Amino acid sequence: MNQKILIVEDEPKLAQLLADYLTQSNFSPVIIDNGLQVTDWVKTNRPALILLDLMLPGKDGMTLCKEVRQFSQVPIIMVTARVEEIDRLLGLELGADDYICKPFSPREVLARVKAVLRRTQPDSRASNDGVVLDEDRYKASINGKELPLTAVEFHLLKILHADPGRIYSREQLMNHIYSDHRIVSDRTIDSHIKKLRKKIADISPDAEIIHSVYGVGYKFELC
Amino acid sequence: MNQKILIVEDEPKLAQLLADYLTQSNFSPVIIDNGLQVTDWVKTNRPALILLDLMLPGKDGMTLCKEVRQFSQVPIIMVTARVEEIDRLLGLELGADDYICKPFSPREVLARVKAVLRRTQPDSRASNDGVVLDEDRYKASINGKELPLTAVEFHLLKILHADPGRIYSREQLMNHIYSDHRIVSDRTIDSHIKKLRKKIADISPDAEIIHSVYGVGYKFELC
DNA sequence: GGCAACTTCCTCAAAATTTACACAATTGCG
DNA sequence: CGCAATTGTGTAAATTTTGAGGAAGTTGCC
Repeated sequence: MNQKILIVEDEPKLAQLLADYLTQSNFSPVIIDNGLQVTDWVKTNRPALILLDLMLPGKDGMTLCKEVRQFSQVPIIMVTARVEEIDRLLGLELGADDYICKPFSPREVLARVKAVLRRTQPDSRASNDGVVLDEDRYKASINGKELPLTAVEFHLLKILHADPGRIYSREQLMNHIYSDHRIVSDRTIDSHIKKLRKKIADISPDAEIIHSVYGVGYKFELC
Repeated sequence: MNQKILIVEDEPKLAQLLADYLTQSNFSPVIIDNGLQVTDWVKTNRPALILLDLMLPGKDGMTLCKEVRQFSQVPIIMVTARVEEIDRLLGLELGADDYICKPFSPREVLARVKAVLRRTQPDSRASNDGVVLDEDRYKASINGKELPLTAVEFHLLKILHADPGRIYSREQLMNHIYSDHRIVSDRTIDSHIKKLRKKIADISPDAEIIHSVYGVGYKFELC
């Protein structure tokens, strides 16, 4: 195993207890004790799961959950002090994957962590990147938010998204988009990429999904 | 009635029992016994409601629920064997409209299905778009007002209306209209669309029902 | 045959999108 | 750091696509 688990918890003893339990089960826990560093850390470190306390100094768990969901589908388990809280959270549709009430036994937490990972990992990245493309409707969405695209933009995103991480040269992209082997300038692709990025940024500012690779081309990738 | 209900359930006897009960109440149930085909099927067949088992081969119900919610608001009832509260909460959080615990009486299921449909249909425009097509008589109407159409126009409207939101290319429309693979100019389709729009505007000036999608084709959609 | 309704096509203008271009910003590398 | 290559961006031109008004061709019917 040895998957990274981020524990966001300001009570040091509790955090350490959780971390110890997770370590015993061959996870690699990391503790952050305030809300401010979370999103940045998640972006660079891509944990397999986040245990997120609701009450935090800096930024509260709800805000964080929403923020993280802007750019990532990483499983999140929310930790709350009171049972009543859960109903309220459910209503808000924050996108958390599970909820745990304090006081909890570390054993229980471990069970939940494993359950959530089991649930989310089998088919994770492939279709769980938050990007949905409906070819019949030419409708695209990111994390449920609608992304209005023109035909070329839709095709571009479709190609890149079909194989995340794979880098396509501008020429390859053009060949995929135009069945006739029309030749257009490389800047043209850049231009479409620009518009695509702009539209994505408009609805989901933190989702950096389309990356350029110097001297090679473009790729789709979370983070 | 005769609305399509999708049953996603891997236990054949149980699935058949549900299907029988639904049929008796004039629904049209369809059974899928594994998670992998679900999203595709839903996209093409647009059922009125989904009964979704939590435990499935292929993909589990929760993942499916999330996936379907990415592109559709179709009512979903989650069926679970585990009574524990947490599963219910999870199911609800994912955007399910109701949940049922096994073992259940088919009568109970039927009641839930009807209740959910009652709740969700008033504002589901699938059947509430005011468009009525009588194929036997080639008679069409919008909001009760008669719409006199020629054969080609009627076919066009029928195709587009059958799957609101889906975009059809001119070629697809031609192929649907002409069983012989006659080739007519793209402008021909435009011409029929123009006339269809005019006739619709004549009886219902505010109904912008047929939309063109630049570079792709035409679609039917309210608003 | 002649009429009326329908279908198909044509042309031109308007609308939307795509492409190009020039220049700015960034990156890789010594 | 500084240079060369590559990528990003604002803007405007070029192209493609669509809409509207017929005209011409078909079909069915009296």
